[in-house]
Order: sequence, then C-alpha cells, then structure tokens
Amino acid sequence: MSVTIKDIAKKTGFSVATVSRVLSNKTGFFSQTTAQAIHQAAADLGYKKNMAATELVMQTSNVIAVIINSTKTNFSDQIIMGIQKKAGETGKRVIILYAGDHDQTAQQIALTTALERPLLGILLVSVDLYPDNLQLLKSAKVPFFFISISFEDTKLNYIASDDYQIGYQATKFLIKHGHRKIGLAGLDISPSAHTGNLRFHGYRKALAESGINFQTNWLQTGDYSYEAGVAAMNAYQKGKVSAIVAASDLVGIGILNQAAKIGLHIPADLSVVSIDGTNLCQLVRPALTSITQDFYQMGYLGTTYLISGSNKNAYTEIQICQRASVKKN
Amino acid sequence: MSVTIKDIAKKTGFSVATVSRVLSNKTGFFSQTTAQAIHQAAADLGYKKNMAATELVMQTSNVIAVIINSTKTNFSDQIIMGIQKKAGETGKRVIILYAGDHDQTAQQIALTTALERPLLGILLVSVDLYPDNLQLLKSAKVPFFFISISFEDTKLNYIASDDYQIGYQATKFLIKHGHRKIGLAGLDISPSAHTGNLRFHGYRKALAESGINFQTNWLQTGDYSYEAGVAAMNAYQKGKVSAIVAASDLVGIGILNQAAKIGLHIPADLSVVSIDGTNLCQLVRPALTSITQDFYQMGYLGTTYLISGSNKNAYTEIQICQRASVKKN
DNA sequence: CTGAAAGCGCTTACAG
DNA sequence: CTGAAAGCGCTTACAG
Repeated sequence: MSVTIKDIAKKTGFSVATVSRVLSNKTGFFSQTTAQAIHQAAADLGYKKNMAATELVMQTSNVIAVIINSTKTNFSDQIIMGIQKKAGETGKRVIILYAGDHDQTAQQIALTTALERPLLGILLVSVDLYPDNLQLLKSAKVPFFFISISFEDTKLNYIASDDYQIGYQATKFLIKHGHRKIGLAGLDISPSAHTGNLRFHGYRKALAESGINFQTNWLQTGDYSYEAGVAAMNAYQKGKVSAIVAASDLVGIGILNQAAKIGLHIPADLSVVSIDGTNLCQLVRPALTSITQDFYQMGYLGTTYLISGSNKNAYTEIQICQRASVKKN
Repeated sequence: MSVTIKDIAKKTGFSVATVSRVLSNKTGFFSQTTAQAIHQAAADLGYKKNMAATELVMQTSNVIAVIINSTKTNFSDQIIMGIQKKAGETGKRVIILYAGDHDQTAQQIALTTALERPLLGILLVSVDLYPDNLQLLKSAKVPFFFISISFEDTKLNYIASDDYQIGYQATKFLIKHGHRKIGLAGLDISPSAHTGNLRFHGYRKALAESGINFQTNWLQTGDYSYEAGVAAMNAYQKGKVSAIVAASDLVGIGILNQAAKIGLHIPADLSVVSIDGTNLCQLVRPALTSITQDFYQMGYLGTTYLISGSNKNAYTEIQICQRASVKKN
C-alpha cells in the first residue's frame, strides 16, 4: 500500500484533517510549525497524493483534457505548446487523448475516457465531432472549447483562424503579384466541411473583386494531404494556371514535388502559396510562401477562455510569410 | 449532480451492489433480465461512470500514461499510433503527457501528474529522465517502460533500435557504395548520451573493418536538429567528405538545404543517408535515403510488454530505405 | 442471483 | 489552530 495522509497523521500526531489542510495548502488554517512538521513527514514517507480520492470528493479537478485528431497535419504540436504554456502558468495539468482520424469509435473512446473523470474542461483540437459524439459531449456538464476549427453554429465555442480571410488573402496576394489564373487545391468543400467552404468563398470573392472569371477546373478538391497535392498538380495541365493556393503545407509540398517531376519550375513556371505555415515550409526547396496561422496563440487563448469560463468565439491572426515559391508575374 | 449508481438502483429497485455488478460486467453474478433493466435505466438516465471512485477503490486503472518529450522530432506520432493500437485491442486507455524538451521541471510535472492517479503503467517515449525524476519514477510502484531510448543500465526496461547497428549499417552502406571519406553529423556524443555514443561506435567499427582511417573532422556533433545539419554542412569544406551519415532526418534535410545553398549537388557531389526514415524523407528533394526505424512497432511492443508485465528489453528492426540521396561512387 | 455494509483516501462544514 | 465525523461514488467479501 502506498502512504496516505493517515500515515502522516499517525507519524506527526496530528489529525488527518489537519494534514489534509496543510497538504492542500488551505492557508490560514494551520501554524507554520505544524506545516513544517507535516511537510517533513510527508517527504520522509515519500507521500504522493491520490488524486482519485481528491477528485472524488471535490467533484472537479485541475486537469484539462485535450482531444486531438491524429491526422498527418503537423500543426497540433504548436497548439499543444500554447495550451501547455497557459496551463503551466495557472497550475493546471493537461492530458492528451488521440481521437483517431475521422474515426467515430476512436473519437468516442477518447471522449469517454475524458468524461469518465472529473475535469476542468475539454479542448478539442481540430477534431470534427460526429453528431453522436457532440451530443455526448454536450450532455456532460463539462465546459469545452474547440480549437482550430470553426462552426456555423455559434453556440459552439471555438478559437480558429478566419478561413474566409485565409482564402481571400491568399488569392488577393497572388493577384497582386500579377496572377489571373489561380488554382485552389486540396481542400474539402463537401456541404458539411465548413473550413473548406469558407476558404473557397474567400477565394471566389477575391477573384470576383478583380473581375476574374472563376473556371471550374481551377478548383481541385482533396483532403489536405500530400497526395491531394500530387493529384491536383496532375490535374492542372501545364499552363492552365499560373499560381495555386494550396489548402495546406502538405498539399503545397505535393504540388512542389509533382511539378518537379513533370518538369515545371517553381516559381518560374508556377507560383504556390500554401496555407498553415508550419516549419515544413522552410524544409523544402523552394521554401513555400504561406498564409501562416498562429497555432500557438490558438492553444494559449483557447486555454485561457476555457479556464475563465468565457464563452466567446475568437479568431487568431493570420499572416503572409513570403518565401521563395511565388514570383511576380 | 450527475447520475450515480444509486440513482439507477432507486429507479430499478435493485441494490447498488447489483447495479455495480452488472455495470462493471461481473458476469455470472446477475441474470439477463436484471442486466437489461439496469442497462436500460443507465441509458435513460445518461449514466457515466465516475472513474475517480472506481480507481479509488480498485487502486488501479486501465489507463496507460505516455510521457513524451516535445522536441521537434516527428516520429513520436508513429510510436503513439502503435501504442494506441495495442491499447485499443486490449481495452486499455491512454493519456499523453508532454514533458517539455530537456526541461527538468516540465518532466517532473508530467511525471507527477501521471503518478498522482492509479495507473496501469507508464510509457516514456524518447524522454531521457533527469536523475531526480528517474528516482521519483522508480519510487512509485508503477510499472514503466522506455521507448525509443536505450540504457547501459539493463535494469531499465526499454524498446528501441540497436543504435550501434544503426551507425554501423549506415556507414557500411555508404562504404559499399564506394565511399571512403564519410562524415557523421548532428549527433550528441557527450558522455551521458548513450544513443549518440553507440551510433558513433558503430560508425567507427564499420570504418575500421574496411581499413578506413577515421579523421577527427569527419565527426560534426550536434543536437539532431535541422540547424545542426546546416552547421555540419558548413563545417565540411567542399570535397572533404563524399558522403555523410545524418543523425536524424532533420539533420539530413539541413545538410540538403545548406549543400544547395553553397552549390553542392546531392547526390552528384555528396551522398547523404539519414537516420529515422520518417515521412519527411519523401517530402524533400532529393528524397533522403534512410536507415528507417520501426517506430510503430516500438510503440506496439512497448505497450505489449508493459501490459504483460514482462521486463525484457528488445530491439525493433531497422531497415535501409534507398531513395535518391546516395550515389554509387 | 441479490443485498447490507465496510472501505478506498481525501475534504470540509461543524464544533471547539 | 485543531479534531471527529460525514460523505464523495464506487467495489466486493460476506451472508443469504
């Protein structure tokens, strides 16, 4: 058996009540001398608090559960950094649960694992909950916040980038660089895909503002993956577009590599701007110009809001990082 | 208040004991009819088990805590996949805790967060524990296993690649391709760095076997990062080596990009083989030839061993994946 | 097959 | 400043 406050009580001669009070630092309820004796004994005995007991009586905890999808996106690390930072500053703890990749069962397991214990709250990082699971989450009384994903339903709290602006600004940027035939590649615009549709609308708007007529084959949908980028590049015949907005860094890299394979030079023959701006952009050559999202801040702010119990939605900033993959036409 | 087994007992007319038995599926202790009524009531009431209570009485749980360092390495995802797979197959749950990047306090917080609750066991993914923290871990009665990191101390259980072999085979491979001046870049060989030293020894051994005299400046140490690769490439003057073993994929990419910058063509002027073999190798051009580690299997096996309480160490397989960054000399 | 009761390790009014 | 006692929601011998 491990050592409990009862053992400390026995050793010091105080009651468990007093031991509990000093160990959980209920200041003002004990004297310095008492505290010292108890802390000493705790250290000597190698005491470790049993949080299961604490949570049981407190009906809450200082643990934030982060549920995250395990896609090959690589920006979740930055979001988690932001979360950890804020949590660390405020003495909260964080546990992370993988919800699989568009896997309803995995999602449900993650959610259940989280909900089965007292929790400060839940942060959902780019996981698009299935209706049943959303229901499950709502029915629990636990506060939650979505990060890096937005909804039409404004009753759902989220922190994300403004995807309409992302599509708009990426396109505008290419237009300013003299492009008129601009592709949009690798994103999902099925009816339920809010992010993809917003980006698409932003793209259309930018085109329209400059009097450019959208051509159907400029849009190459996909699932934000490297392979989607390769497929999109194949779909664009040589010369059909002079620039492409890639739905993610991976899509951008897929385009880059496939372009090289079919003998197209970037940015000489084709310009590319990718969305996300993770460190992958600087690993490849030419380095990818990107619409960079502030993932760290998303995590930090999401945690801040969750902790403070605020229920407003917010957008974090986006920024154009010019690197080497776009040329002036 | 949320609904408890007491509520279900009241609603069905059974005792909490019976409710507990059917809900935790103590087969043989109840009739089908009873079970149905209770499950029905549980569903109607929206019952969710309070694991804090269960863990308190059981003094254990089916939760595996994974402690992982937050370096910019990108292979932990695969390890986690392997862990989740095995955990899923056996009905275990997994929570992940970030231990920072060589951050003693962050490590300690992660460890404490884990140890504060009943646990099936702990998996440490490429985290090199500070002595104090290792002590803390050992003093808890919880089983633990290291993944992707090995020790001289064989009392510590781990699953990793054979780093001596990694260094040996990478070097051997380059020798077979006709190289005699072979660099080793980006790894840490300070006395306490077990991995780096093993790889270095394997490298030396391969050199020696082919009667090649090691030159001090062939070794460029570092911290496995992209920047270490860049620095190493700068250190190798043009023509000093004809091939390089990169300590990680990121080091390899740093070499690739810096080589391009100073006008060296890979593999024409310089061959590179990187260690790890993550998907980054296929994202860059030329694609990196790599000594590929089986990270997924490490996670899977580590979890298997942890669950079964076995305490043997094991190596997972390594494999040479030929891509485009090595040429026959 | 089922129930009454004790207990897991902690916290917190309540009374001093 | 300190202690006795009740209670958090579960599980499990023990007795039927």
